[in-house]
Amino acid sequence: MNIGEAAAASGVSAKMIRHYEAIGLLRPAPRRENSYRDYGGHDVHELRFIGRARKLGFSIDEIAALLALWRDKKRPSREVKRVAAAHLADIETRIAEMQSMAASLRDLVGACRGDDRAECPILNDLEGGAKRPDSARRRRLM
Amino acid sequence: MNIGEAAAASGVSAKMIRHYEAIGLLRPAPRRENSYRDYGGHDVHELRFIGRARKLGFSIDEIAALLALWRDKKRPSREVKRVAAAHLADIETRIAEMQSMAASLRDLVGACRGDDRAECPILNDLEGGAKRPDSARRRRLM
DNA sequence: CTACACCTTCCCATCATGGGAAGGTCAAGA
DNA sequence: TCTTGACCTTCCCATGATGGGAAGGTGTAG
Repeated sequence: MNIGEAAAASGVSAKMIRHYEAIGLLRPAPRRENSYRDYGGHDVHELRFIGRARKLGFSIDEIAALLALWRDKKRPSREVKRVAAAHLADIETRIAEMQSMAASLRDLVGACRGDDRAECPILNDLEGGAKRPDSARRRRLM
Repeated sequence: MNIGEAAAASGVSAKMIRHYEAIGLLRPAPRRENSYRDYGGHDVHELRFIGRARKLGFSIDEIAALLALWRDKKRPSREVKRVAAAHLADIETRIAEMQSMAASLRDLVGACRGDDRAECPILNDLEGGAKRPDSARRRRLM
């Protein structure tokens, strides 16, 4: 099948399929006489694997490792678990960082009246680096 | 002061200061006779503002908007709040997405024994797109 | 025969950041 | 004074994953 059909069948865009081939994640697809890439059911299967791993946030490098393990029928599940656990830890770290940002932002947004006046704790914080975000300034906010 | 000192004083790298100038986030710094950029306390103040906004995850475009509002002493706080709230919503969306990924990963990692055997629910899931991740397959795991 | 949809390769853009080269400048020490 | 090392300058390239789009070839249906 053509790349467009493989893309539709796998959920991975044709653009990305070519890209994955270019960076060596996928073996170069065989070509027809017209130089069109030719895919089979096996390739679609592999592309689905990749697409699903991407949805789980695995990087290309991680996916390359997972693909190799997937192809190796005798791999120890330990290897797979290690890759996945490392990725999970990574995501959890990033979630924690973003939650910290979100918490600060929520405080600031909550403290800002958002009306016609210029007074704005958000800018005050950005400016000064959070000098006592409450009390003192929050004496009834005039 | 030189760009290096401004960088040290603001926590924004010299590389980034030049970049911010190049993309128009900062007004071009005045130059000395030797063509070195020359910064003052005001610039450091502005750089700190930018650095802090970056730590809160604001994009360059958002920071440009915030800087403009910051400079405008008569801005309505509504404008600032709108930018911050939109950014917060964006972060919250991304957190939710990552939490969804993390939850799936935790399930998979938890279901994988991680030993010498090849059996691995993680690969099974990536392969098939989560065909009943438990029951059936989880009959005591042999 | 003519559209039109598809394929090919190649280049560019994103976003924020850093690495590094090639070359100019300055200050301190021998 | 000369050297050395730490600065500064600009310019190009890389990241990671994805998409846009151009220029040109191919296949198919009307």
